[in-house]
Amino acid sequence: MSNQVESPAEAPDVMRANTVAREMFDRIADRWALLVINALGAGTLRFSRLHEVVEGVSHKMLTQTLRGLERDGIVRRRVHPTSPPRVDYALTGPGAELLRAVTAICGWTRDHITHIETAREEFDARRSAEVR
Amino acid sequence: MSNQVESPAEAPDVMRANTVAREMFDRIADRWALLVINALGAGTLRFSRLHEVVEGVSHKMLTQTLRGLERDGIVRRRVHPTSPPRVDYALTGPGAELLRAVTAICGWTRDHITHIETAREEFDARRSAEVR
DNA sequence: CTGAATCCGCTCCGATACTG
DNA sequence: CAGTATCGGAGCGGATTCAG
Repeated sequence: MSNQVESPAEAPDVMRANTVAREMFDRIADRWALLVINALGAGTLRFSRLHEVVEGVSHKMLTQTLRGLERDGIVRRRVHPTSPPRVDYALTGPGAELLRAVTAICGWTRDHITHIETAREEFDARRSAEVR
Repeated sequence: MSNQVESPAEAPDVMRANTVAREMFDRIADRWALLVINALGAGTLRFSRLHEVVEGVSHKMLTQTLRGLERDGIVRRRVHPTSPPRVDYALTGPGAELLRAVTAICGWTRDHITHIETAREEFDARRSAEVR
């Protein structure tokens, strides 16, 4: 039976603070991390290619994000012993599962651009009407 | 109608910087925004209840996040003319669609805690072994 | 080409106080 | 109870430089 324990360390839920689940969630729930995962959904990509595909990401943040994702086993890094160095990145098995959810978010965003723009206009209009 | 293009050089979506899609994505791809959406998946919640459910969020960030989500038509805010004030929040139709993707991410996180912890240990061990 | 480290501006975020 | 405003510190994140 599952006894109601008050120790929050035992609840593997993202809603609880100071848990491993939340810590992982914080890494994933990041714009650059999500965009990198989304980009790798198209297949293996080199560092320089990723830098192009994920527009707006700086050299530093891309490296940092990739390290984090690699450390958590979401992305696999492969170094080719050539000169100049050639490194490519790909999603791991679990990473590919996560990709589906990420793709869904990106798709939702694309499909609701109009809805959101409309909602914003209404919201802003209502605001300026109230403030007066 | 997902058109698999061979060269992702031209990505007319969230991958492009300075677009409406990216702007929206940046708001959604935020830990507090995602956690709030996830929390509202259980149904309508009052402000104070949200504050409890989404552990770790500050009063200010919760308000700020809710305003953003409301403005983008993801969350609906309802004020009850009582005393003391009573305000509750719920997902809109589009918000409920987005919820599915968010739930998927939260679920993935729960299901892969062990995998990630293992990956981290291996990564860290490999690191300290290389550095020597 | 890839990556690590440094500097530093700037934004985020928490704490606090005040309003309705 | 819910929301807004302000302030100050902490950390994000960009530009740059150097190494392999």
